[in-house]
Amino acid sequence: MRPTATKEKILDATIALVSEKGYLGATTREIARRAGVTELTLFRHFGSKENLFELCVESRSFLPDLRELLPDLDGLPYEEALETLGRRFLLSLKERKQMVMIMQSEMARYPGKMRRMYGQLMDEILKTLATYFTALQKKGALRHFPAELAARMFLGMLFSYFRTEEIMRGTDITKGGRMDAAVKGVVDIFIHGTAAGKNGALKRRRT
Amino acid sequence: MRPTATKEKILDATIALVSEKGYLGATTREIARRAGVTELTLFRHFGSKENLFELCVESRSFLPDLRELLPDLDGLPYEEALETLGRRFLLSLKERKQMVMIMQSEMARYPGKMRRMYGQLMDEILKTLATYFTALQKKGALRHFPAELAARMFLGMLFSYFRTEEIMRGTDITKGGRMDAAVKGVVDIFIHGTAAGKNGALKRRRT
DNA sequence: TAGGAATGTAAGTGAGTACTTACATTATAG
DNA sequence: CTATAATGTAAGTACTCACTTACATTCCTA
Repeated sequence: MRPTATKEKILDATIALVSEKGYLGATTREIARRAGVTELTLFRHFGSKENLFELCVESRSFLPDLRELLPDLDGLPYEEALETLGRRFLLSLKERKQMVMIMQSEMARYPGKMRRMYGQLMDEILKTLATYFTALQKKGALRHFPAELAARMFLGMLFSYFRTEEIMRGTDITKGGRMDAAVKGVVDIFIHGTAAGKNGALKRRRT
Repeated sequence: MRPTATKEKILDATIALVSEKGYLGATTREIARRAGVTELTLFRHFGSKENLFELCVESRSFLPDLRELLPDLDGLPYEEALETLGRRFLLSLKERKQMVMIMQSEMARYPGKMRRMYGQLMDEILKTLATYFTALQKKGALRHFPAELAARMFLGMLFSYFRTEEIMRGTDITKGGRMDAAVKGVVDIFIHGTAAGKNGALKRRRT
């Protein structure tokens, strides 16, 4: 009977149902039912469906720990750093899968809110990653490429992989080593490219 | 007063409105109004909203010319082929922007239909691209990497770029040479990777 | 010019929605 | 033990939506 616990249950039910059926498809009746609560209780706590959704988006937004994805990467070798980052990024997306789905499906209806969420999700980590690239470029460890575009490519590939597998196909990427294999493959191509080395043979082989 | 013309107008209005407001948000009243037609006419032609949406999805699906994206690439050098393919892919996405948006936002509500569309959009071109990679690998022109994953990476990066720019940020990628620059950058990294060459300096520079 | 098909006007039906009101019940804190 | 805050039950309001019915109008064709 603690109000905060009740609110939490309602917010959980909201994010789940909206990600399944969209904002208009998720009725207050069913949200309340799934939260194990009366519809009236929902309105007593949040006043309106619109307000409930706003609070839901804000309380479940992406800020918290995404900016902590890049901290201890400086010590690692390049390839290992990218693999670690890639895995963390995918796991972070998976944890917020419902919000990612809401973001995609409600983009048309709430452009402002969703753009803000997208910014929180991607922009900061993007800039940090670009800075990381630039630093390595200055050391001569990396070629000269547009760092920001490369960061977008790297995260974009992983995001696209996540979308295809988790959202479109409904497979669990954490099972059966799928994710690790995908991350390794992505990082390998991202680092070494696809063209055969100029000096004759292949630069590298995989099993 | 030709029925086919009326149907077309209604289908156009449907795809536009649904991509703006989602399936539930697009009312038959407004669809009819935007088509310059009475609501009754809409129902006389399509019977139900659900049926209208189905026909809309089917008539506007992706099949037509996407499989013709890969035809004349065999003669071109690798880099040029990828750039051409990338540009065509982005332009094709842009032509079908409304359907892409519908596909994303109605994924939760119509998984079957949207998965089918997604398959039509991506799978075939994906496999063809993977085959292209495999052929070049056999010739020794490319390294040994998982061809299918690489194809997904390449298209995924471009798709992600499209999503960010056209859908999230609302910018027109065809203006100001944005698209060409992005494709060149993507292709460059995809081909050559980001690591500096083992033999000392950079393998390649850009202006 | 007559006839039939496509469309329009107007009014309405039934179901579902967000949200409300009035009152009863429970649980916890002082 | 009592007062208060949180929740429940039940009924209902005002609205919108997909969809229908009955009848009038327009336009192309034969």
